[in-house]
Amino acid sequence: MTEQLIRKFASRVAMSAADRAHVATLPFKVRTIDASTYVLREGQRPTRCAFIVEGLAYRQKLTPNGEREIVSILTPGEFVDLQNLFLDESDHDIQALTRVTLAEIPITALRQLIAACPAAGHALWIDALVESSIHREWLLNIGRRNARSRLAHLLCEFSVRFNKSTSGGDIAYELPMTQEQLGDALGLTPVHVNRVLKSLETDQLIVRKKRQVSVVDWSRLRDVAEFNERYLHLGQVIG
Amino acid sequence: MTEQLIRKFASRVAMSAADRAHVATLPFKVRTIDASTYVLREGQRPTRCAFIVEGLAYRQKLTPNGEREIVSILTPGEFVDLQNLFLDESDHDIQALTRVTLAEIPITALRQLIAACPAAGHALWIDALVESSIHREWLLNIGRRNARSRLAHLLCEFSVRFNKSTSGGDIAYELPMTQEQLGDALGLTPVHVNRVLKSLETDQLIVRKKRQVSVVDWSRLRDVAEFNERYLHLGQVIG
DNA sequence: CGGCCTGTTGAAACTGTTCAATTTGTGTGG
DNA sequence: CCACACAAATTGAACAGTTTCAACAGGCCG
Repeated sequence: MTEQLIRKFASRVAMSAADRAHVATLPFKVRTIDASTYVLREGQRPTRCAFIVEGLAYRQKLTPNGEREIVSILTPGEFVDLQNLFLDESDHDIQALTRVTLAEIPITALRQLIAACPAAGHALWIDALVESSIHREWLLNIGRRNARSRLAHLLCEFSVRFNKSTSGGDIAYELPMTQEQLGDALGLTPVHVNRVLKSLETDQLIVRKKRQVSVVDWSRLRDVAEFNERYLHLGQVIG
Repeated sequence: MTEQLIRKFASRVAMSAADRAHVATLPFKVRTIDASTYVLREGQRPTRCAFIVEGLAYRQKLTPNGEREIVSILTPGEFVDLQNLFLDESDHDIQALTRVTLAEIPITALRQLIAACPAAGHALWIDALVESSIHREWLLNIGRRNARSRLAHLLCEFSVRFNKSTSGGDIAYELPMTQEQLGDALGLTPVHVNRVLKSLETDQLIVRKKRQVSVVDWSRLRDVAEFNERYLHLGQVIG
C-alpha cells in the first residue's frame, strides 16, 4: 500500500529518500468493502482519510426528494475524502462502485505529513486541484452539451483515466456502471442513456459486450465529445 | 490589501503575530480592470496569483463551437487562480463580471508563505476545498433540478455569499449579471431565464428592480431551491 | 424455479430551445 | 435636451430533445 502511495506522489513531485521514509511510516488500516457500500455519508465528520488501493468508487449528492447526481468517479490511487483533511463536515456521500480496497490513514497523520514533507503536500494539492478541474469540465459537459456528446465525453474521460493512455491502439475497458448510474453522472434518465449508447454503437463509435466498452473509432468519438484532455492535467509535475 | 488577506485567513485559522507579519510582507501589485476584461485565459501559464479586492469575476469554459458555461462566481476575498499555484496550465478562462480590483501576488511568494506559515496554507486549502464543494452542488443543481429550482438555488447561494447572512431580515443584493450570463451559469437559454425569473416574481418569491434582487419570501424560495447552505462550509474553522 | 435487477423498446407528454420580432433602458454625440 | 445606436430584456409560436410511463426481455442468484 505504502509503495503505491509513494509511487503516486513521485509521479507528481520529486520525493527525497527522507520523504519516502516518512510516507512509509504512515499508519494505515486496509479495509475491503462490497460494491454499493457507503464509505462516507453527507454530514459525517470522519477522522481518517481513505485512499483507494483497488476498485472504483463515486461521490454522489442527493436532492431531498431522492434524485441523485454522481459528481465524481474515483479510481485507484485517489484519496476519496481529501476534503475532510480540512473541512469538518462531509458535504456529499461516497459509495463503492465495485468491491473496493481502501487504505485509511488518520487525518492527524496526514496533516503531519504535509507539515513535515512539503513534496507530499504539493502532490495532495495537485490531486485536489485536478479534481476541481474535472468538476468544471463536467459542469460544461452537463450544462452545455446534448446527451450524445455528454455520454461520448464521459467515455473519452474513462478511456484516458482507466487506460492511462489513448495512444496504445485499442481502447477498451470494463465499465462497471449501470445505465442508471451513467444517467446520474450525466444528468440524464437511464432510458435515454440506453438509447444514446445504442446510437453510438450503431454509428460504430463504440462496441459493448456486457459492461466491456471498446472504442472503435477514437477520433470520431473524441470529435462528438469535443474531448480535450487538458483538464485532466495528466502530465502535471512540480519542478 | 494585506489587511484584507490577513482578515480572510484569520476567519478560517488562528494566525499568530508572526504569521500576520509574514503575510504583511507579501509582495503584490494592485490592478483595476473593467468589466468583461479577461484576467486569465485557458492554456496560459501565469506566474502570479490574483486575489479579488473588490468587484466580481467568474470562471468560464467554452466549447469549440462557442457555447459557454460559467462554472464559478468569484467574490471579494477569493483567489481567482489558486489552481495555478500548483497546476502549470490554466484549464479555463477568468473574466471580470464588474469592474474588478485585483491584488496579484507572485506564485513563488505564495509558495514560500505556505511553506513558512502552515496556518495560511491551511486557509488556502479550505478555500480550494470549498470551491470544489460548490462545484459539486452546481453539478447537482444543473444535472438534477428543473429551471425554476436551479435559478432559485443560484439566487439563494448569492443571498448567502453576497450578504454573508440570511438571518438579518431583508435580503437584497445587486446582481450584476445579465440574463444571458445567468443562463450560462445554469445551463439554460437567456430566454428561459427571463421567463423563469418572471414566474418567480409573479409568484412573489422575489422582486427585481433593474439588477437589484430582493428576496420577498426566503423560506419559500429556499424550498423551491432545496437550498441547504452546508456545502458552503461557512463556519469552517481549523481548530 | 422464481424473483429481482438491469437493459430494451414504444408512445405520449413536457420542459426548455429556437427563431424572430418588439420593447426597454442606457450612454453618446449633436 | 433630443436623436440615435446598441445592448439587454421581453414576448409569442413552433419545434426538439429528453422524460415519463408502461410493458417486456434477459441474466443472475438464492
